[in-house]
Amino acid sequence: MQIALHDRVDSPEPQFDAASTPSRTLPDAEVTIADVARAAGVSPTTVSHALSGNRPVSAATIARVRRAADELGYRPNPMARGLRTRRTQTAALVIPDITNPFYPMLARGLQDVLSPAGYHVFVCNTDQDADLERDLVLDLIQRRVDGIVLNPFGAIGPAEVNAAIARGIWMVSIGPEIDHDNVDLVEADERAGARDVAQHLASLGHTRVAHIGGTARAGREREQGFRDGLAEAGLELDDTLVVAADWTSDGGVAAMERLLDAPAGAPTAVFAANDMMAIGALNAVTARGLRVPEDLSIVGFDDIDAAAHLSPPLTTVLNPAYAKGEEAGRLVLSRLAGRQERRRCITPCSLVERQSTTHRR
Amino acid sequence: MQIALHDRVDSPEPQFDAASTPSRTLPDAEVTIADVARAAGVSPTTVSHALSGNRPVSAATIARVRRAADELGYRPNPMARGLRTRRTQTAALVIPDITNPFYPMLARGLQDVLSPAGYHVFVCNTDQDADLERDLVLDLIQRRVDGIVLNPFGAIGPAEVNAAIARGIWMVSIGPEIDHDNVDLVEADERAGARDVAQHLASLGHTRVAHIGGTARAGREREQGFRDGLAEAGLELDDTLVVAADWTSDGGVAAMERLLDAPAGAPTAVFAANDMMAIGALNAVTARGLRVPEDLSIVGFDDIDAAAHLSPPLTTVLNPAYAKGEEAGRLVLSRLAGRQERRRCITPCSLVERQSTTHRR
DNA sequence: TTGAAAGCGCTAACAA
DNA sequence: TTGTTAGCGCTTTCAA
Repeated sequence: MQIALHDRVDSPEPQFDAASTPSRTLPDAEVTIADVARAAGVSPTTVSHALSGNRPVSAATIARVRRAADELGYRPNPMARGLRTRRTQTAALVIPDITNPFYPMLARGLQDVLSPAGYHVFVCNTDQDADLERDLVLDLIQRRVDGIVLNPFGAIGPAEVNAAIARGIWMVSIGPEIDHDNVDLVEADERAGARDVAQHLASLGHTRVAHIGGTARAGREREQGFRDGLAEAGLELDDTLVVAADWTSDGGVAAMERLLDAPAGAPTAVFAANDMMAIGALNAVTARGLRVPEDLSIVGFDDIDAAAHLSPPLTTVLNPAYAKGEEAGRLVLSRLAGRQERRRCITPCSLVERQSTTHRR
Repeated sequence: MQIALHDRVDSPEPQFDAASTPSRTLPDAEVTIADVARAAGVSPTTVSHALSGNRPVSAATIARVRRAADELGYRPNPMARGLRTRRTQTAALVIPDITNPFYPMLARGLQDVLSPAGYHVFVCNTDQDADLERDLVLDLIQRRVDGIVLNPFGAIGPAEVNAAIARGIWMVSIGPEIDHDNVDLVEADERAGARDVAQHLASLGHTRVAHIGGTARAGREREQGFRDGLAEAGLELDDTLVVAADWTSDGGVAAMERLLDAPAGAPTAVFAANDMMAIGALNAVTARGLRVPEDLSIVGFDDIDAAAHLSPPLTTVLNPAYAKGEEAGRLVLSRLAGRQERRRCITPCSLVERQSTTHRR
């Protein structure tokens, strides 16, 4: 392979030698379907069909076309093709922030499904900014990506979805935030996971518990599940101990500091709506010279890789990012393959007990 | 404590067209430049120029065109435009694996520079597979992305670069692996960082030190710097204590296990070529009931966010991922703006001492 | 089984 | 200052 790589001379005006170029290289000059047609002695139409299989072509012609295309190093220009077919063989992943480790895992699952199918994926960050999210989605629609997988923060409504659908662009929502006949859903049973957290904390004897919640709709399930679980244990969530943060560790720090300074006294256990905020909370607590879990128990949500390696290892809820990404990819592909009916896929969430929680002292 | 807390470029508002403000909604039906021309009572050419500013248009006409475009919700079709202009307003980031936290940070830096300039970015994983890397790059060239930022693992040579350059596609290499007049470089002074590691370990009294190295060319600088530093301290790296791994935590586990079983006895300190492998090494060591740093000191490289939160917090070398991504983005943009001369940007690396290293017992 | 011709929506060369 | 015309490279009628 190295040989194939370096056997060409760099020249200012690179000359392309058809016969010596394997199909896996790219010629330095442009090769169009017309060039292939000429070389194979057929029309461009036939080249197109011979290569795509879109209509019957004689075996002999196919062979000739294939050889010519191979020798010339022909690759169809995706822009020209896209202009005709209105498909780009691309998809987009729209998420709050790729530096939150939950999302790279999800991205990887998505890519591992879409990549073999010939789709490249744009990754776009919204930073939970609804305006940005909306602009992004509109831009992606305009760019005619074939699918949009998004973790919505409330900016996408029927208007945006319809604009997408009208152009044959399929959307998958990570989470239940978008309710639309044409939008598939990939969810985790977050409510159940959060309920487990509540029961776990209750079973450890905690009664004064707090919640660091997400902003907007996105954290509703987790908060509701937490409330449900507490209720089942005969506890109630004190509203003064519910503080919103922005899903980042900085947000977690700020929220935790408010909780530590709560007029009625600090809680003995805190459930953060994601691991990043839990990490922030952890830092805020230790920065005050308090210990986790001895002085305060902390629970996160997501089970990012780092959670197991924190000090102390974080009790959290497993939210299967990779599997969700894969599932989202499959949903996009099956829509593109013609599926009509909406699909909703729910993955389970399970509590992962580690050392950041303990009995109330 | 900061996690994912880095300065971000402000206003990631995507720009669609330099001179026009697109309406914030998207009509359900297709709107073309001809529709706008009709509505404004001018030719499509004039619409194009009124919106792009590519040639003088009277103020009155511009106003009329803008209004018509706004009212109709016109947005240029990027495929049609790209077919003519041979530009796609896209870039690609080709990396080993987005789930290694070093890369999301780099991706974010890149996106925060490219996004405001109107570029979307594809993220592609190679898993250090040279064939895949090459296929990916060729595909991206064929897709006519405007720029490719890659963390090369040896598959890209002059042939690929020339194919890109011939199409006006600019490449930036993260690391020194590609040496080509038209490829800009973003590097860290890894050799210096690794030298500091060696000196740090030597100063702690370690003499029997090991190295978990990367495969292929990518880890050479780190290994060489480590050797240099040891030499300066009058030490030598025992080749039986140098083991290659694949840059993942699993790779680190496997490598560490081999080192613990070394015939001549386990080392007292290990330098892993990245933090992921260091985390694996940490796990392998503790799984054997040994303690870090009491029984064995471990050093990583990169300083991913999690490094500070490990137990024990990891001594490592700061490798400024976000800044590198930003710089790569700037290099792409300035090339697209016409820069001719090659640029090479070297960021410093500095040792971050934490608790995973201590005096030899 | 194949080809000619039209056209996707845009921009750029050439005219006026 | 503006318009006409000609493609960019492909796929898809329509016709043979």
